[in-house]
Amino acid sequence: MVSLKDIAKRCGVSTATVSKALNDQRDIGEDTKARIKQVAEEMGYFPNSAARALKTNRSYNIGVLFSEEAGSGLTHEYFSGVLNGFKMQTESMGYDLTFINNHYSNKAMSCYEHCRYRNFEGVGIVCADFGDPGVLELMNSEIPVVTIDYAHYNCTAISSNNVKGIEELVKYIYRMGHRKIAYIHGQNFSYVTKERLTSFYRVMEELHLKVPDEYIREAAYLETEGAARQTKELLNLPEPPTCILYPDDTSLIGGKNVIMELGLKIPNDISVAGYDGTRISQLVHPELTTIMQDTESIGREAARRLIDTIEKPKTTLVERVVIEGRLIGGNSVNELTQSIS
Amino acid sequence: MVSLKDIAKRCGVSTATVSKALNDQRDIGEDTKARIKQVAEEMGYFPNSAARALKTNRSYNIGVLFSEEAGSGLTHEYFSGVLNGFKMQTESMGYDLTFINNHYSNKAMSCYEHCRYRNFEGVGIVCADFGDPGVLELMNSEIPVVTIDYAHYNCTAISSNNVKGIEELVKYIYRMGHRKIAYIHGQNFSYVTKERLTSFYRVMEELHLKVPDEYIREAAYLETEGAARQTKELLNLPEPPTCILYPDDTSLIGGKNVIMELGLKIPNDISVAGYDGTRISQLVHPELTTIMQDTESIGREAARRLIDTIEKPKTTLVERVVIEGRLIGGNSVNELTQSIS
DNA sequence: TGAAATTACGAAAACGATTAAGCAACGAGC
DNA sequence: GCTCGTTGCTTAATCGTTTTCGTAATTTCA
Repeated sequence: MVSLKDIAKRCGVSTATVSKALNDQRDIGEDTKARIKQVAEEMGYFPNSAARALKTNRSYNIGVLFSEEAGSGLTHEYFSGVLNGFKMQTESMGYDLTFINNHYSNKAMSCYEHCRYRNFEGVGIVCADFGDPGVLELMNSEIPVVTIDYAHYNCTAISSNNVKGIEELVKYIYRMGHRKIAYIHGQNFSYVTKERLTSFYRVMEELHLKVPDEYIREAAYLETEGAARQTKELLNLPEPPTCILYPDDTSLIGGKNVIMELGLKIPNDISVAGYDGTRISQLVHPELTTIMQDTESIGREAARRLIDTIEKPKTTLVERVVIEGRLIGGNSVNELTQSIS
Repeated sequence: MVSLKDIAKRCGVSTATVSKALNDQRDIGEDTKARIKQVAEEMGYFPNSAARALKTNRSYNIGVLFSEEAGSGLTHEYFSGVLNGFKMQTESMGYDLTFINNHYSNKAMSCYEHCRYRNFEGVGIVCADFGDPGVLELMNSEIPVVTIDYAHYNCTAISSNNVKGIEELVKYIYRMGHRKIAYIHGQNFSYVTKERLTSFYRVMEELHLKVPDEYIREAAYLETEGAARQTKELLNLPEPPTCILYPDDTSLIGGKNVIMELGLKIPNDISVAGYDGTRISQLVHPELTTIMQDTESIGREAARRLIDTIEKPKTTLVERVVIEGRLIGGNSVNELTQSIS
């Protein structure tokens, strides 16, 4: 591979001069600089990131944590959308993206160790088990970290506006005439679930609507079984809801299947709403009423903040950043003419 | 950061000795080795990949090309599934995975230049525009490359068994009594399309079935518009097909919507079959008849072959590897009692 | 016992870049 | 003419490893 030395030899100067010329430093004559650049171009020179990182202590490499143990995240549109935004932004800002892993030849290594090993300048945690001590160690470390959908005192956190999302969704359903609204929420341990559920209770109170305990149920995100079971139970209640909110668009499918098996029609007999605004949610019939999460912006903003923290550590705050979602009306919530208040 | 030097000082030996001890070389006493390892552990030592890469010329880093220009691939289940398998395999074999990009600070750089810059030992091309000269340059280079769903003389190629997939699908549909089978295939420029279409013609011939030209149509992969339009035209033919094959599960949705708008029922009035076996395809009603592609295995096998090429270049062949898919019966193809042969 | 072989370590160079410090040449200012 | 400040370049050290070679100490063997 062509190195500074080769260019230096060809130009009859020292490697220092070549380095300065290519990095546009001022300590160099205009004509020499031009000549060196020309030769470097001709010889197809590109710097060696390892050598540069070693000397400058800057790798221009960012680690991204994407654990599959947390349920095959990469193949789920929400997470892959965030990753995509994250990737595009880091790349456009001159950084590369490497997956964090904990295999080191045949031994195991912690996430933190891996980050040190690879000299990551920062880390984005897109999809991980936040109960994992290794993840905690990473968040507590001196390495700049941004988290997605999780808040830790030491890290900038990006999430979509779950509070407003639920609020808009519920108010939309209310305007459509619904008063008996059930909510199948995601797993309780999740940060996101807590936000959404709290927002749900709050807006229901604001609307002076009752929330019977049996209307609030739990089912796993991105999975159909639980949603199906809970849907069945909801429909068998003495006073079933007229509309059901699901943890996300995918789990909604579980409920939809049950509803169809029972011979009921969406939205005529029962209304449903999802969350996420996945591609497929707008392709099925009826189109889902849902909150479109701006995954790309979430990823982009995470990257932007992370790189700010890396490049301007003194002036960058650790914050909670919220990205707005957008209500998609769809056709899965029926307009009730006679509203029972 | 704790370096070899620190350990050497603490142990009263030279850095050379420490290096040898930690790398389990034989040129070292058992007791010294043990002591050094112990101290290294205590001090939380981990090697610096940049220094090591610089010296050994081995980065244990693999580049993965995942262009978004090729239609937001990362968020599509097929590609993200492949990436996931690729990631898991490379990681378990002690390599890291970095996305290839062509931004270098403010300038542009080719894929190949980026690979040299980062010292990638090999490259997996998961999702790219193979017409791009930069991609071609990379495939023609001395860097080991595996391609997914594309064959180039210089690279090992992994793809799913499209020939057999189509064969199984068509024969299944035939056994269900269908004789008028239309095929909306993906874009013509694609390698995959060519394989599938050829296989389609071949198996139809084998079954002594006619393939009217108007039964063969083109629509984009992973997109609903084209499939919808073609479906409409197919259904308006004087002699419409009884079953339609789609490029993939997602584009099938486009067709499905048209079918429903026309008041037809799947599979009673018209049968449909997809390709891919996406998660959603098994969650919708009716469950789709499709070919489940083993994306994880495709990714894993690609990684395995790539690392073979890296570690044993002399004995590893450039080959075309084919991963078997699996027919999913589903319920979107109706059993015809009276078959019109 | 003495020579040869083996063992266990250290010294030093090297990978490819960056950068502080030094220095020669030159023009300006007095 | 002497000093001083610039300009433009070189020298050399350095980042954290690995690896070759040298060598002292110890063991083996005749």
